[in-house]
Amino acid sequence: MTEIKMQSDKLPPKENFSEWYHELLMIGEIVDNRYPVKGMCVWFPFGFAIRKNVYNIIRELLDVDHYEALFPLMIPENEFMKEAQHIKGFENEVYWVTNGGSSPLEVKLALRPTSETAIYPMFKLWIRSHADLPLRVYQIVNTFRYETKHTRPLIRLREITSFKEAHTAHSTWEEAAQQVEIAIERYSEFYRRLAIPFLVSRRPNWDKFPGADYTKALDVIMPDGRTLQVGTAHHLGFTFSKTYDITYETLNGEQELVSQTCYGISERCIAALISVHGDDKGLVLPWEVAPVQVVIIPILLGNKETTLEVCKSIRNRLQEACIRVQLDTGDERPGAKFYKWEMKGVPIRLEIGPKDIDKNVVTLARRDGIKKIIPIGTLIESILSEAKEFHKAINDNARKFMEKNIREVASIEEAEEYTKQGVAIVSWCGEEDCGRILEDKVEANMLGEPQYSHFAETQCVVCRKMTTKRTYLARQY
RNA sequence: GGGGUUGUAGGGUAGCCUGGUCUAUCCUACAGCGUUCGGGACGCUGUGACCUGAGUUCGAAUCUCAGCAACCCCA
Repeated sequence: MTEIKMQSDKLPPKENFSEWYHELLMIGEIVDNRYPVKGMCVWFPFGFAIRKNVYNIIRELLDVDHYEALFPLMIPENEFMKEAQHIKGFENEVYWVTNGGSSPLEVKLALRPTSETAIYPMFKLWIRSHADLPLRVYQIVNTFRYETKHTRPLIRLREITSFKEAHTAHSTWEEAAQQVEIAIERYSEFYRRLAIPFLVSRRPNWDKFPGADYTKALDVIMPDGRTLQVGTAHHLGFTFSKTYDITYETLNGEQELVSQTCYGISERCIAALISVHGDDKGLVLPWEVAPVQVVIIPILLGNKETTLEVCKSIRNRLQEACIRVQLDTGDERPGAKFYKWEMKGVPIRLEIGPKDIDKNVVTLARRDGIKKIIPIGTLIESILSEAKEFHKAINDNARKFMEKNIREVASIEEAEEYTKQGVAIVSWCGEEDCGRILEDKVEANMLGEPQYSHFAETQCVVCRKMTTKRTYLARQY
């Protein structure tokens, strides 16, 4: 009893999701929300190390056929104001720089809420002929939105610190549509690498990106059953190329407008990572992104020097094998160290004491609770194979949770009931009027049509027209 | 957009209603020394706080107002 109490003093149970989330960000040293500006957080070094590993995966996936670039934070008012639909979507959330020192600026500067209007005037200069297409660039930057709703660390911020935005230009609308599919596939691969299961849907028209022809998005089901949008891909059609006059010369020597896409992922992916895998003991980090993959806890009984020597030589071997390893030689007792590193989500712990050394083994404990005795001779192989199994285990666990919290329902009433705990799938003819009614009556948001799955024909739950279409309904973050 | 709750050491709290004895409680953390170490050790010593501003008052952590910040619920 005492033990449970001591633990809960440090981290509330995960069922109490909101409290658990906020506490874990702090105790797990992800971000510090005490910075005295609303909606702006500080990354702790440990959180930043996770971020770095996670974003390296994005880089790896995009670098195949994208160029990483960097555009300025500030956008002049005249460029920003060119695209009417786009402005309408952001006008109430833009920060403006109006002064340089004490003198007012002749042209106000917007802090980018996203970078279309910074990038596309440059695209106009860069793109001359069909040989320049397709053009694919991305950048990882901070963006600013004056959120009036309640801000939440990593989820709803005024400074988004880690916005990965890709922008592409193509010679045809169809090729751009294909690029949207490629983007969704890259993002899917990204979330598979993080062992995070997700839903893909096509957003309803009233919820697409301002200026886009259509928007597809990835959502993750959070522990409280609400969904978090963790990636979007927009087909921009010709909206921006018309506004910014981005044309190319075709093979026939004619000038044509480019068709464009953009797609983005923010630090919400870290919020999902923490929320999906974490448990009552703290973080659970996938092997690939854990800043510390293996921690060695020496058990200092009897001949301490020998134990430490063995620990050090094992640490060196793991380092040589490119494993991110830490040997904890601190003064705490082993039990205290176990709890500490479990909080930090370290996938594999090695306990090494006199008994292990006598038998030429180590005790290996996985963050998901599996404990084994491993011969020192084949240690590296064992660790790598355990790492693989660990990834599979947390992935399966996350998938089970998602499947448990998503269900097809047959009526508005059932949808209303089910969205209190998870994601409902309902039949919807696709008409905006029905969609609005649906959102209104269910008191949840429509994520949109599930992609890459097929459904039997049935009646739209609102208008009773026959349809094979469905929509996800959920309470959204 | 609407409503609510809160702000006391690095973190979590008691005190606030009913102003004074608060030199502000306890847990944790941190620093030093010693004994310890196979699932949150112990002893001793030490460090550290009333969100900001204005007001009421002889006197404010405590009451009032404003600001800033955080959290929760509803749309």
